[in-house]
Amino acid sequence: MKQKATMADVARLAGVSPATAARVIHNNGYVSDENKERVLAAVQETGYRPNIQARSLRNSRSYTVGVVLSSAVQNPFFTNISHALRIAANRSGLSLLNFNHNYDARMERDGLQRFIEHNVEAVILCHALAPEHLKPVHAVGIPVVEIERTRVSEAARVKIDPRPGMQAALKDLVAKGHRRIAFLAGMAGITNRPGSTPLDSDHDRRNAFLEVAQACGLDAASLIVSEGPYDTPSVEDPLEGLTRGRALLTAAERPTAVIAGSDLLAAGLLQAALELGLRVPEDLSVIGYDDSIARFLAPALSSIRQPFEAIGEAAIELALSPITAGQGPQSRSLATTYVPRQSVGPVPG
Amino acid sequence: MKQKATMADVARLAGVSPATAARVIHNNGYVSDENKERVLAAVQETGYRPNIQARSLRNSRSYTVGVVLSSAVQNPFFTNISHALRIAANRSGLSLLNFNHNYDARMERDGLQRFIEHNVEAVILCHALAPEHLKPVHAVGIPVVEIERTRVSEAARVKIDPRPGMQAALKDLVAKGHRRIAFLAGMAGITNRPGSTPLDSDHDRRNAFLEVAQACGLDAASLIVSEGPYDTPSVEDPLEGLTRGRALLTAAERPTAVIAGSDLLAAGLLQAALELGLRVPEDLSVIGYDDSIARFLAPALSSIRQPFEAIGEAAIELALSPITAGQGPQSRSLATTYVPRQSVGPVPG
DNA sequence: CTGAAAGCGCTAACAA
DNA sequence: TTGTTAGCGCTTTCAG
Repeated sequence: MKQKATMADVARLAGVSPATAARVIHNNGYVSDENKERVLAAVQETGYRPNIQARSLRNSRSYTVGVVLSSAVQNPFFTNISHALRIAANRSGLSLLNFNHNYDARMERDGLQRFIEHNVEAVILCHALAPEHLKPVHAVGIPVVEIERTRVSEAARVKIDPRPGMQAALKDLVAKGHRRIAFLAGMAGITNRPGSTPLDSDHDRRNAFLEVAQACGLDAASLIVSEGPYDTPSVEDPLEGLTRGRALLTAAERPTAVIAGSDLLAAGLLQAALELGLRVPEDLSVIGYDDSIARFLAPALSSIRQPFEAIGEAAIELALSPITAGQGPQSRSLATTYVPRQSVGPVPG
Repeated sequence: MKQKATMADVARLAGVSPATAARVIHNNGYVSDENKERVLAAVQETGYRPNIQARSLRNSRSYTVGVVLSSAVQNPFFTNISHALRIAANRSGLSLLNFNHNYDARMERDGLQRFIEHNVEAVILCHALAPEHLKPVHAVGIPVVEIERTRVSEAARVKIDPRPGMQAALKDLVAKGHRRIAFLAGMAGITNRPGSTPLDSDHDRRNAFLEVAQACGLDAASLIVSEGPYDTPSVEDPLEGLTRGRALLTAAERPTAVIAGSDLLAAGLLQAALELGLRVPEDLSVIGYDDSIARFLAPALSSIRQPFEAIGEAAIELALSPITAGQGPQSRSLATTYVPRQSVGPVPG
């Protein structure tokens, strides 16, 4: 168990003062070429790595951002968000601290406390369970970035516009002759738990569907909307999309195409279709939303894609951009796209 | 933007010395009831939260563990691992720093460097790309825990025994009359990149299949093994399970049941079956491995389940258990189980 | 029971 | 161009 070399070790070995070593290491200030050499050599020899804690303490920066998601196990969408954030953070030399509240208020509160203790430079979240939990975060001046949802008042926002993707998706369906189209809407949170009111973003998706559909010349009467949560309270439960899919597909006026509010809902819908002997896309066309597990499903699912990479970059950028006084929090808006795969076909019959 | 209160602030407000405040906050040492009250009140009033950086610097502990995975976007298995680790870590008051190397050697090297800088108390990893990248980690005495794979020599291990789950799965198939059974083996890494040699754990799964099958009285000649990677170099590529599934299912002697080396491979196989007009489970029985996305597929996939919760707990426990001198690294072994769902049926015909 | 003081490793202002 | 020094916030002897 060798000890980690400190800057003092490096300085000693190079026969210079710690200050000079620091200057070389940060490559600022004047240092003679000779000393520079010696310090660099000493760094090599000792395998010196800076101690971030010490640096943080001194600079009051932690080089760390906290990320709050609900649960990627319940909804694969969060896997993609998490991945995108990580890549963007890395690029800015930041490390990410994560936790999942998994719809448990205590988890959220405690996790945020932990973030404060770690002096994260910002908190990024996707779906604040209880916005009041962010009060201590605000109190110590940590900026908050909210992705997609709008629950926390004092937060920079990464907004996602469902319309471009929705438009392309509906255009595809209409071109293939579909007229009776359903939207399997989701809402964040779980019905029997707190925090399950439909959020702006969920309404947004639904409204986007209705508005774009009408703009495409579809009759409002031929549009069907099913509402409910995205995921289930327990991993033991049948998928929400299966339960609601059964209802949707056995109704008197069965839609010929369904757009789901998430790939997860679409996955359940595919199960319902299979159970009912409906072939996709021959008997029923299905389009997902998010483009998370779309490519893993059978058939590979056409989906309205979230711009994950751009979301990650925007979130990190907002996290680091100082709150310009009086300016109020910033906001970025990003567009969805449509990724056609194998789950959309011509209208049957 | 209020500033975070420090312990000195608390002490001043309570009219005591920082040392006394510390004693109250850590609830150790003798403090008069009166002073205790006053300090506690001051903590409340200021909303004091300890500064972990400062504490770390002083205690040389970081309360942080680093986790290296490949990519949960490519393989959903890692989502479950990541989730389990997070829960276990939380319980021990640890925070997790994550990164995904995504089969990029530079990412792995740089990420581990970052972990060293953060003074993580341990590094947990699932699939070391280049074991030599861990040398600096060893050099500074950070313990390493390896989950499932065995690539790093000096590491504590969480081993997973595929046999119990495999046994139950094969028993189910045999009871339903299956005799010609294939195993769609995976190997970590990607064929056209470094680090793609089949690993012990992958061999382990395949060998478990062969051994258990023969113990079940199956004729070796009726067993088929297909080998290849788990995932594809790019998210654009068709799933590996689809490509290999096509070959497997169009061969002269088509198996009546397939066990896949991962749910991801099984997902591709379901796509192949659909494409070829084979119904699951009527024409073909399919069993996955991991139990990651199994419940999202259509039909819901029977799967050999990894004991995720136990893996998370064991990994964190090993991460924190000091390396008993001379003892060599510890190891824990955990058993898989079998989760039957809807993708297994009686042998056709 | 309480306080003073040193120091973890690093940085930046200031002096030389 | 280089070194000295003080101090970030916390903990922990050691005196009192």
